Amino acid sequence: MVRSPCCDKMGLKKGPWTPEEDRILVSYIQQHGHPNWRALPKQAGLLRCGKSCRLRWTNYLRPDIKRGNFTREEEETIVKLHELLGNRWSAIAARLPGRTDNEIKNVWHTHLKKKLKTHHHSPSNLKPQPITLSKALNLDHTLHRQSPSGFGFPLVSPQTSSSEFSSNATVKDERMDASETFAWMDESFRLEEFSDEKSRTDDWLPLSKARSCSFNVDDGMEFWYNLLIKTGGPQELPEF
DNA sequence: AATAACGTCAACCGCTCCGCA
DNA sequence: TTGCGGAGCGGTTGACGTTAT
Repeated sequence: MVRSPCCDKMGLKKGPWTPEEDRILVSYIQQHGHPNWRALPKQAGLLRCGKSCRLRWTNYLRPDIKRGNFTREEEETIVKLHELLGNRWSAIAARLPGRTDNEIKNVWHTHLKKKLKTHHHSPSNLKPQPITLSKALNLDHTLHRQSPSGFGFPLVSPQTSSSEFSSNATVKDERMDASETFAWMDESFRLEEFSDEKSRTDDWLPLSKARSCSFNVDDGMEFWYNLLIKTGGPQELPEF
């Protein structure tokens, strides 16, 4: 694939943004939005590449960015989500309103990793462990007894591949066998209860079918996270 | 006071993903 | 089905600030 020339080869500016550049970018986006990042700097009159503009906007200039130090609750959330998702910073950021993936990544590397290191001396605790979903979330049989109703499974076609876990994956295999993972669930569970705005009912798979198919782990993690939020989970998870 | 060591974080790089023709 | 281009992601860098010696 032919790559587009990088900024310096095009005579574009790199490095820290000036207040004037910030002002121009913000002003332009407020008026026109950002339908095309590549075209934006030229149209706005900035000597920057689109990539740089997008980064500056999403990580610093966006009006909904939350400033200031991370709260204890936010840090705990990051730690828990990192256990679940690994280095998927954008996915973690999506759970922390006003925080950017870059910010979270920095906080993780500068603060949280060290904190965890001091609390867990075993090297095996320093990075995400290969998991089974049930093990990772410490789910047990009491959960479904407490639940008044049931739930289905996120439906993913068998041919769907999961490339999301190609690096820094927290799972050993890209696919997991649902019959093993969900062995503790019984047939009484109904389909709809755990569908939410992100998971339409028709995206959910009846338990009987789920038991005999594999599913995309990435979607599975999303499912498990939603499940934990809704049930309260075996651990103290943050509410969103 | 000087400077070395360390910490922080904004920004860049290179890769993959995804939509479209 | 394939190739292209734009967008987004995670890893890394380097400038700058702070602390320790």
